[in-house]
Amino acid sequence: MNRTERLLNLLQILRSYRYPVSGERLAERLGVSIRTLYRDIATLQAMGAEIEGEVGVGYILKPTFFLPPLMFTQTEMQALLLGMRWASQFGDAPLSKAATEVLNKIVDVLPASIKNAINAFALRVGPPGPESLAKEDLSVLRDAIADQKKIDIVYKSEEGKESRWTVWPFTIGYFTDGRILVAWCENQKDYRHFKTQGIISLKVLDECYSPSKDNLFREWQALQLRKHLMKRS
Amino acid sequence: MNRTERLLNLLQILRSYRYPVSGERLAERLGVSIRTLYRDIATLQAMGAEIEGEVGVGYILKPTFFLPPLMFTQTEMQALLLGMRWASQFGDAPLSKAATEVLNKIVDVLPASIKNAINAFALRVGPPGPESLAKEDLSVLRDAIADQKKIDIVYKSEEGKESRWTVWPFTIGYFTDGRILVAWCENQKDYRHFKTQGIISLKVLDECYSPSKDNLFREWQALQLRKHLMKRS
DNA sequence: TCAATACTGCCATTTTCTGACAGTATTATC
DNA sequence: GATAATACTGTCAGAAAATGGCAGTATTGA
Repeated sequence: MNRTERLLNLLQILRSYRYPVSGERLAERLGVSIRTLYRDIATLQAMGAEIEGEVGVGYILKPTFFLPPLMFTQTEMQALLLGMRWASQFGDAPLSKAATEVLNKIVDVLPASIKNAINAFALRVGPPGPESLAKEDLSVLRDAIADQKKIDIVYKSEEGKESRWTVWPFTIGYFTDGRILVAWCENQKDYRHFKTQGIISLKVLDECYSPSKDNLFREWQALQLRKHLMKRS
Repeated sequence: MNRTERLLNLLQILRSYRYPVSGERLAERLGVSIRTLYRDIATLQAMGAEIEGEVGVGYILKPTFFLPPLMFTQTEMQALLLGMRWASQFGDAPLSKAATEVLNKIVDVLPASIKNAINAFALRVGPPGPESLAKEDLSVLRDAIADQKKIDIVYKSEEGKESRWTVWPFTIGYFTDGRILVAWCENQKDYRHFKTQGIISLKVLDECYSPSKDNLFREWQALQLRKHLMKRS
C-alpha cells in the first residue's frame, strides 16, 4: 500500500471509532510499525486533520469530514458553487456560515486563473418558486457565457409578442418563476432580462463581445443598486 | 518538493495553459527530468485526470477541476450535501445531473458508517420563498435529530395559539415560507409539521426515541405519498 | 508504584523515486 | 519522403524517502 493511500485509510479507520483507539491497534490494522504510525498521525495533523492523542488513552478524530482528491467536470463545479451559494443565502445562520466556509475552502484551492471565471459561472441564486421547470437545458447558454460569445435570440414576451435580439449574455439568475438570462442588448444598447422560458430559439454567434462578462456583471450590478436606492427615496 | 505536491502542481500548471504544452516544458517548470514527468502524467491519468497527450503537439488538460483533499466540519458537510440536493432538484437538466454526480462522488468517498447518517442530515429541500429568514439558528435542532433525542417545544400556531409538545424530530424541510420541522408527536401519537418560526422555545431532552430517524422518515414519507394519491383519486 | 500510552531521536535497512540513456512510434512540416 | 518535434517505454544505477527497531522521556489513570 502506498503511503498516501495509507494516510487516507488511517483517517477512515479513525473515523470508524467512537472511542479512543491506541496507536498500536491502528498500526496493526494498517500493517505498519508503531513508529510509522506516529509519523503518519503527525503528517495528518500537519495537514489539518483534528486528531487528538491523549497519553494513556489513545487517539480520537474530531468529527470532521475528510474529502479525498476529487475530479469534477466544469458543469459539476458550477453545480457545486451554485449549490453552496444557495445554501449560504437561504440556510439558517450556522448553515449559511458553513456554506460560506465551504465556498471559501473550494475557491481557495482553485487556481487564480479560474477564480476570475467564477463570476462567469455567475449563476446567481434567487428564491425559486413552487414549481421547478427542470427540463430546460441551459448548458448552451452557460457555455456562451463562459466563452463570452454573442448570441441571437428569438424571445416571446409574456404578452405574447415575439422579437429578435442580439445580446451579450453574462449571467443567469435562478429565480422564483424560472430562470432569467441577464444580458446587454446590442439593439437597445441597454441591459435586459429575459425569462429563459421565453427564449424560443438561440444561436451562439462566432463573435466574442468585448467588455468582459465580469465588467458587464459589475456595471449591471451597480445599475441595479442605483435603481433600488432611487426607488427607496 | 514532495511528489504528491508536485502532482498537484502539475495539474495547476496544466490548467493554466489553453494550448498544448510539451512535456519538456512542463518538466522544466517542475524542475524534474522528462522521464519523471512522463511518469507523473501517467500517475495523474491513472487517478482520473483527463490529460491528453498528442504526439508532436504536447499535453492538454480537459477542462476539469481538481479538488485536493479538504477537511470539513459536520455542519459544513451538511451544507455541502444540502446545497447539492437543492441544485439537483432545481437546476436545469444538465446542472441537475451534474449536481447528482457531485453528490454521488462525495457520498462515495464517505465511510459507510456515515452514509446511513446522511438521511439524518435529511435536511430536505423545498422551494424557498421570496424572503429568507436566515437569522434562525437550527443547529440545536439538527443536533437533536442527529442524536435522535426527544425534544420539548412550545409552539405558536399561525392562529396565535400556544401549545406544548414532546416530539421526536427527524427531519427539517427547507421550504418556501421558512423551514419546517417534521416530527412524531408523542401527545397526539401522529406525525406533525411545525414551522420553525413558530417554535417559541425548545428543550432537548436527555432521552432518545426508539424507532430510528430513518424509519420514522420512511414511514412519514409513505404516509405523505398515500395522502397525495388519495387527494388525486 | 505500575501499566498503558503518546511521543522523540537516531540509525541501518528497505523501498521508492529519479535521472540518464537508448530506443520506438506518431504527427506536422518542409 | 525526409526531418523535426514530440509522446512514450524499458532498463538500470544512484539518490532520496520511508520504514522498523530500539532506546528513551513524559503523562495519565488505576
